[in-house]
Amino acid sequence: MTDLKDHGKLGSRDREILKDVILTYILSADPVSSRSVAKHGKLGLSAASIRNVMADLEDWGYLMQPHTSAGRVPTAAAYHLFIGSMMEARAVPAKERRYIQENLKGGAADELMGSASHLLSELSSQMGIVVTPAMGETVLKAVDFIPVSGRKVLCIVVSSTGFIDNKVIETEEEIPREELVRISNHLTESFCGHTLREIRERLLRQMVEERAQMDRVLARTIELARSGFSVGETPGVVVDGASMLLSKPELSDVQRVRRMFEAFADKARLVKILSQCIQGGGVRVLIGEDSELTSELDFSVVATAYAVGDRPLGTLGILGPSRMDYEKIIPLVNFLGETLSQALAEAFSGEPPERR
Amino acid sequence: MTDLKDHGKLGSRDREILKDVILTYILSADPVSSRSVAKHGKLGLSAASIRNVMADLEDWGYLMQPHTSAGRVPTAAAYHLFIGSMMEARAVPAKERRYIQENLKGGAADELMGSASHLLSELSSQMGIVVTPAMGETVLKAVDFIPVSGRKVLCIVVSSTGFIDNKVIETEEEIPREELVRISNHLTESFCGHTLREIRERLLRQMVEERAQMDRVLARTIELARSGFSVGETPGVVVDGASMLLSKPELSDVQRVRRMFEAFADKARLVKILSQCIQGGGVRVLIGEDSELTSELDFSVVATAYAVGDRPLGTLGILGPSRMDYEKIIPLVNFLGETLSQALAEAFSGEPPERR
DNA sequence: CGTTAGCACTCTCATGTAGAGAGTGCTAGT
DNA sequence: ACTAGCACTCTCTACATGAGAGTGCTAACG
Repeated sequence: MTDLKDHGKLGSRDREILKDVILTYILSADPVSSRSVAKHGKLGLSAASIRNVMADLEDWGYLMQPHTSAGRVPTAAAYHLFIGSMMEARAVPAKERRYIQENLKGGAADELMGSASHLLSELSSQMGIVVTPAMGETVLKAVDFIPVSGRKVLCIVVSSTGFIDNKVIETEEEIPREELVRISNHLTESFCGHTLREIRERLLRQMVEERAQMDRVLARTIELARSGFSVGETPGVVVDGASMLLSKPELSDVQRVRRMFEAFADKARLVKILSQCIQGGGVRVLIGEDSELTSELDFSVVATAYAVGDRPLGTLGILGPSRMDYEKIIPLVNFLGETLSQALAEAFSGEPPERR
Repeated sequence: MTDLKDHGKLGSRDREILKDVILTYILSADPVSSRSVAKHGKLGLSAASIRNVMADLEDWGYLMQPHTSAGRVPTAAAYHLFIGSMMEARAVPAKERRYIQENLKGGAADELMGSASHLLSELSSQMGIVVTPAMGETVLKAVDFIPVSGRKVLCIVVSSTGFIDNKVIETEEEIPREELVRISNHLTESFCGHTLREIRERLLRQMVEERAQMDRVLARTIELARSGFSVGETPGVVVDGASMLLSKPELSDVQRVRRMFEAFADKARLVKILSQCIQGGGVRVLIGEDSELTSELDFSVVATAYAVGDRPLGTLGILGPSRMDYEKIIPLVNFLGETLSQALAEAFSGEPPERR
């Protein structure tokens, strides 16, 4: 509707004032008035001048008023501009770095997910979210078959990054324990190092080709592998600190709280939103209009991918009111993404974990 | 403060009226007036008579008024009485039974926990909670060690009921894969069928006795076993449908919502509350004053234990406003407890799972 | 003696009004 | 180009008012 693109319109004074408004609003949560900018601002302008500029900024689409004679509030466009070219990121303080690294050391992969989610929430005072990898994309470390009863077999798949998934499968005939052990070892040795997706495809091909001349053991092996390697198609979500959001003034209305929680109940939706951030190295920020979840509620998502080597595994990030301290949170999410990637790599590929 | 014990004081008319008040309140959520009881009630009494009785009931401690000239609201004592001797439990309808059984069939143990929690929430419109067993109390089915890097070993413990826990342990020296496989098999065979707690104790004794003359392999075995079998000391909690509670009128205040969620963030507390229900066969109901969590918020817990054979594994139940439909919910929780127990037993001890 | 009708009393809740406060937009003056 | 001043608008709070709901009490009734 308005000429957002034309940033040339924004003089350095306009930018200064917009920045001031955003920073003040992030801090206070109330619409900010021309008076307060005039008083607090560095540039010695009067409220009236500020008002002119703010009226312009509103025309450009960077500010809006909840109603006449209220102060002004930044729009999503303003936040984008702020993040893109006015923000001064504050590096994560050494104390927090240490705290994060200590809490993200050692432990199994699923514990790491939980810790990361909790750290995100705790240090940002927002809700922390971690999307765990779909097993299909991970690299096989080992597979194990355990007889449970009759023809039922518990299949456990371990990825090279320490993720574990399991599944009960039912075989055509009962298979003795010793044979299951042999098959486990055999499959582990032959497929270790490939992604489950590759393995599934290869097995499928093999099955079609050799269907005729398969011997009994091979047939059993392939049957087990086929079923077992189909675990974990969909990624999981670990959420922490939802109660953090309840203290935000933007959630003082129970109706909004309810809508929010109903949105969260749909994990698949969260995954979809977060997964938009998996490509591209850095931190991505989705504000308001960018996604259906956040547009209704004026919420934003700051997220990044974590990876081992060049293989992206999942994403992690925080969700909170659009009015959030991006200067702190963006570096925080970035650092957590890096640290988690590193923790996963160190724990499961032999790097020395000691480093003080 | 008042003579709750003396139920003799309650004539059959008093009981009838109290019951009416409770049922009405459960339905409507507003304080119920003498008028509404007189109108709706079966006994052809006038409002004034009802008033007298209600005043008495208030003296006995079964009713209270939020303020003068509001209707009356049942107290925790009233609910207890209602549940103990006035309620007519409504059996779970056949349709719901089938729905539950279909959703609780097959699958791995952790999926069962999730499904049970979801079913509880969905069918009761309250929050569903399942406490998963502490691994220490479960019976070992198999153990597996998988090398991850250097001296790190991933240990996977499977219980006979299909629960899985895992842990990364660090050994004193690097152990080759083949030896880990041998040790896994050896430990599985020798300890299968005992609880982890027993195994830990036995290992400790053995270690002390034979410390001197242990050979290298045995030492390694015991080292691995000691660390590996110490997984899962604390039970986990699976919660579902927290957003159900947000639509209850008793949570129309954001402050209360916040307190509630903060209370839930402390999983240990939930476990403690639910665990009160593990002993004794049937369903237990904790109302208001019974626990710190619920007393602040006028919430109640309806819970029961699930078990395989005579070994109780964990508890499951629902949490919601004290004003809930006990006649429906108590049988529901009971049925879910039985069905979950059965599902766990069938899936992992060879019973025929087919039954239509 | 239990039951009921009537009535005064209390408390809540919704509504309406008034005034204060905050913030803006506009205009005229510097 | 900036600023001071002023009228205007809108929200928020406090306060008063009245309706409605429900009780407790008392006196009358079968």
